[in-house]
Amino acid sequence: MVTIMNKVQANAKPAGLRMTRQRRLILEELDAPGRHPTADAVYQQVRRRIPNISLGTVYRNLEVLSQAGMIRKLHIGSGQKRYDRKLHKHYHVHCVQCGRISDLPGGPFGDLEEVARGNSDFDIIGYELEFEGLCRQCKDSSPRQREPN
Amino acid sequence: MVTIMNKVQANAKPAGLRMTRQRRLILEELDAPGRHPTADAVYQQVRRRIPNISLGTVYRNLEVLSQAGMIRKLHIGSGQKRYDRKLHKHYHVHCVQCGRISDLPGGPFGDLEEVARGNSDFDIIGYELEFEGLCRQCKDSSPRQREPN
DNA sequence: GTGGCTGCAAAGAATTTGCATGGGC
DNA sequence: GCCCATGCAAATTCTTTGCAGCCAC
Repeated sequence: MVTIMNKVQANAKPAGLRMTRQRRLILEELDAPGRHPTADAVYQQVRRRIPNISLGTVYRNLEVLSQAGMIRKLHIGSGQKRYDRKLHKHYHVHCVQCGRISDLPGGPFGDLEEVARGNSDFDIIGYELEFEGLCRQCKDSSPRQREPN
Repeated sequence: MVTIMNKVQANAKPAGLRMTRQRRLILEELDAPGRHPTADAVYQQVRRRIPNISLGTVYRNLEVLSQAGMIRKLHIGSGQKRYDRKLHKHYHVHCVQCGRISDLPGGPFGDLEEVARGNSDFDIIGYELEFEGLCRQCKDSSPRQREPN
């Protein structure tokens, strides 16, 4: 496993990362706004362009890119991990019924990290904030099909 | 004396749950403040008192109790799920180095849910807020061993 | 008594890893 | 050419589930 130190220091310049075709397409897949695909969803998509890409490669890249600070790994809900492009601060709403995940615009919450710093002796690096609830479709009527992405 | 256990049993009955020895000990395990054990950690502990309890039982109970709203299932960091007793609002700090999880006192953040309601058409039920950082030991010196609990 | 619970074991889902080969820089 | 990255497949890790007997209520 890559160490955390890498994650901490490597923020902007991905040192020593090669831009392979696989890696580029994986990144492209995460560029579409509002998407928070699972590793398998990324795999299925990229496979349409590189039919013999392996799931292991996808996992390895998602990990490496996440360590390099280029993407973010999300731990939302009980299922698989999800990934999104780390562009600007925003948070997520998660429908507990259908699993859909939506973005909420960047926080009107003041600086959460600052407050956390004042309350612990941890070196605060960041945070994950996820709301849970029912999306419009699920609360209005019959539950929607589970949304894979 | 009036123990937490009494409250536990009182709470369990309305939910239509039977208070088995296994379930009681699992709940006791989560009563210790500041703990956020994984399913396996709970299993290891309870096993000292019920040597032949099965891991499946632990998982089933954690799920049932979580559904009943008596405990909370956490999705922190990359590893296993963790569980804590749902007593009052508080947040967690997660050391990305050693994995330790600490509580932060209840929020000085205002009503996060209210703000989220104003920003989406979801029915907001709740939220999970976790900070990430380095704990004192990890930032001061050599990384600590990964903390299983 | 009965329906929920349990232990056991096997299955399942998600993710990681070893190894030989391939390709970016 | 060096060495990171890949494909493939097996291995791990974590969690769920089927089933027959058991026990709380």
